[in-house]
This record gives sequence, structure tokens and C-alpha cells, in this order.
Amino acid sequence: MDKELATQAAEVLKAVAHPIRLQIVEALEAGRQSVTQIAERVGEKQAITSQQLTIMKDKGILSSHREGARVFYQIENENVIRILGCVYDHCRKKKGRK
Amino acid sequence: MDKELATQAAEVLKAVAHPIRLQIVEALEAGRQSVTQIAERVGEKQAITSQQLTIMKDKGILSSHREGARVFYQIENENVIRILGCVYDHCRKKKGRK
DNA sequence: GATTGACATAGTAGTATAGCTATATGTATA
DNA sequence: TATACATATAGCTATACTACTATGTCAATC
Repeated sequence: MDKELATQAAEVLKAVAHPIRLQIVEALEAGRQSVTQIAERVGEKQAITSQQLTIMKDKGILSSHREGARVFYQIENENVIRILGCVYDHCRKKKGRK
Repeated sequence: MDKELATQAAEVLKAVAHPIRLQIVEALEAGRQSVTQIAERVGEKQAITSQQLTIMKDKGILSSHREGARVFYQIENENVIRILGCVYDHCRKKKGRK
């Protein structure tokens, strides 16, 4: 792996390496949702949720489209779901070990 | 996913979400290596490499043991390898799309 | 026990990120 | 067009991270 690919990969990981962002991705696994829905689901304020959504959209993790007054977000690259699965395994094993 | 698990998962991701750290993990996929070997392989100075190794060891990604004057590091939780695989897929697809 | 090789850590300056409030923008509807 | 709802962004402070240099510690060998 060259440094350029490593930098790129690190970007993707950093984009989801945050508690709120992980919860957002999980919430979107079932399908698209509006910002308000996501904020409620995750238990965060609208502004903060919007910020995190923007970050992930910029990095190519999510995409969005407007429908009337609302903006719906959805997962753009399904690989992040696989990444999450791996991370959960990791955490579960760690917990079991204690 | 509750917030606690999300926080834990984010910690793991952050631990590898860095170009040098990703390259280190890749270098260790084939098996344990000493700090000097890793630094050479990754093309970084000893001090920087050691710092990154310490971070990953603290987060439970790697483990280490001393053999005489040398310290060997190895992957402690194999799930990070799976995570890397997912991320590479992600990057490859992104590249193909352009 | 002095020296050399192998690692680890302290200290630091610059940069990025998080979390928050206030406010701006866009859309529908009375 | 005034009002309310939905979303985005600006601006701020505190904290975390990065990259780097210098120095400290541990182990082997002379």
C-alpha cells in the first residue's frame, strides 16, 4: 500500500470514527431519513446532526437529496456498513475477553 | 447501538484512521516485526513509528514483547485486517467511479 | 563500566476537530 | 407576504492530534 492510498483510506475511516457519525450510519442502514428524523433517532440537536451529516457527505459516505422542505440522507457507499460490522465484532470480542 | 458502544467503536476506528498507522498494520499482516523493521518498511523515523505503535498498542490493536534489545509488535485483534479490507474496497470503487 | 544499538518518552508549535449558540437560508402554507 | 418549519452555516472556545527534536532508558558487547 502506497502512502497515497493509505491517506485516502485514513480519510474514510476518520469520516466514520466518531460516536454520533457511527450512530447515524447505523440509523441509515434501514434506508434514507430526513435530518430531523436522524437527529431524533440519534438524540442530538439538529445543528450538530447536520454538521456530522455534512462531514460524511463531503467524504462520500452519504448522499442527500431534497424533497420539499426536507432533505433526506442515505448511505452512498455500502462498504461503511461492512466496516461497522467488523468494528462491532472487535468490540464484542474485547468485551468477552474481560 | 447505544452511545457507549458507539464511543468504543469510534475509538477503534480512530486508532487506525491515520496513514502511517494503516501502513503499519499492513506491514504486520505477514507477522511480527521489530520497531526498526517497521520504521524502515513504512519509511518513517524511529521516534514517529514508535509513537504510532504505542497508540495502537494502547487501543488494543497491537501487542508487543521484548526479545533482547528488540521489541516486536504484532496484530492483537485480527478484525482490523477485515476493516482494512473493507476500506480498500471502498477506495477502489471510488477510484473506478471517476 | 563505557559504548553502541534499539526503543520510548517529554516537550512543543502548529493544525484540526468537537461542541455549542446564534443566525441565515430555503420551503410550504395560511 | 408573513409565519412556521426544516436545514445549513458562521463564529467561538476548548480540546485533541500531528510532526518533530532532543533526550532518556534498556540491553548487549567490548
